[in-house]
Amino acid sequence: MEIPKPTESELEILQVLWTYGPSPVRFVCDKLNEHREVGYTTALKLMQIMVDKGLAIRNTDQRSHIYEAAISESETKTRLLDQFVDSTFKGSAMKMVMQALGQHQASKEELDEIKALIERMERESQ
Amino acid sequence: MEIPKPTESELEILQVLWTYGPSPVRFVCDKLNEHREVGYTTALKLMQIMVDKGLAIRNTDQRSHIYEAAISESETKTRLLDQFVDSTFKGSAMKMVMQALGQHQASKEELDEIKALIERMERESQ
DNA sequence: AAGTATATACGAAGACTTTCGTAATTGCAA
DNA sequence: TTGCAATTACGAAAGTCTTCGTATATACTT
Repeated sequence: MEIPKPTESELEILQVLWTYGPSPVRFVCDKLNEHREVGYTTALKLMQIMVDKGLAIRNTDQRSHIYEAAISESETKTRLLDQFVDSTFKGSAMKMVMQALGQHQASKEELDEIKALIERMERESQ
Repeated sequence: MEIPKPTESELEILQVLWTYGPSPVRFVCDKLNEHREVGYTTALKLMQIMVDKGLAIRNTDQRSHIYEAAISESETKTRLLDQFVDSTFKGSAMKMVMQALGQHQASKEELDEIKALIERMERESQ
């Protein structure tokens, strides 16, 4: 069986693991609680399920088990982005980019960065 | 929250209603079946639930009820995009744009369009 | 009028997600 | 050692989403 798409809660946990590296439940739970209230056993259960699903791996050498993301950040975000573009923008990533650019504030630096990327793409497509 | 976020199935139905306008269940069901198998009563039930949730409205004058999207396409996509950016890219729309540009093929026309949009934004931000 | 096709109404099953209570286990400290 | 704090294990409840079977109602056809 393939590794399933992470749920909303699982994605929150993955973000913590991606950002801070392998961590015990207590740490992840504390990080989650910076944004919303999550009980300790709730976080524990979610992380145990993530191991079952293949979304995380854990080291049980210590009493406090250490959990680590089992799927890569960039590949996962690529996949989620693909699915989101398919379902919401009927597969047109450019339509989505246009909408994102239109509705979000961007700094001059960011805009320059995107322009540079576009120009690089144009050169490569020749 | 007033009107809830549409589910995956509900979004599929909304796409049909946005594209083709007010439609009976039979028509929507046929459109869904161009992409995946969906039973008639399944589509019916989903659309009835959408009316309950305020995602759609229906006209019951005729025997075949006519369903219509109750939420606007652009506002809904804006909202879904916001939530997706928050959950997957921690609120950085620009990071997502960069990733989308990097991973998807774009035609020269599309890239030009995006460049024009960026230049317009740069002018406006001065 | 009778029978057939099509539509709606409704309930419930099954899968999935999230949450939490409780028991069992382990480490530490008085 | 005894008791307390922290951890894991586990089951189950509650909510949601999707699917479908069946009953009922309505129109059409012959």
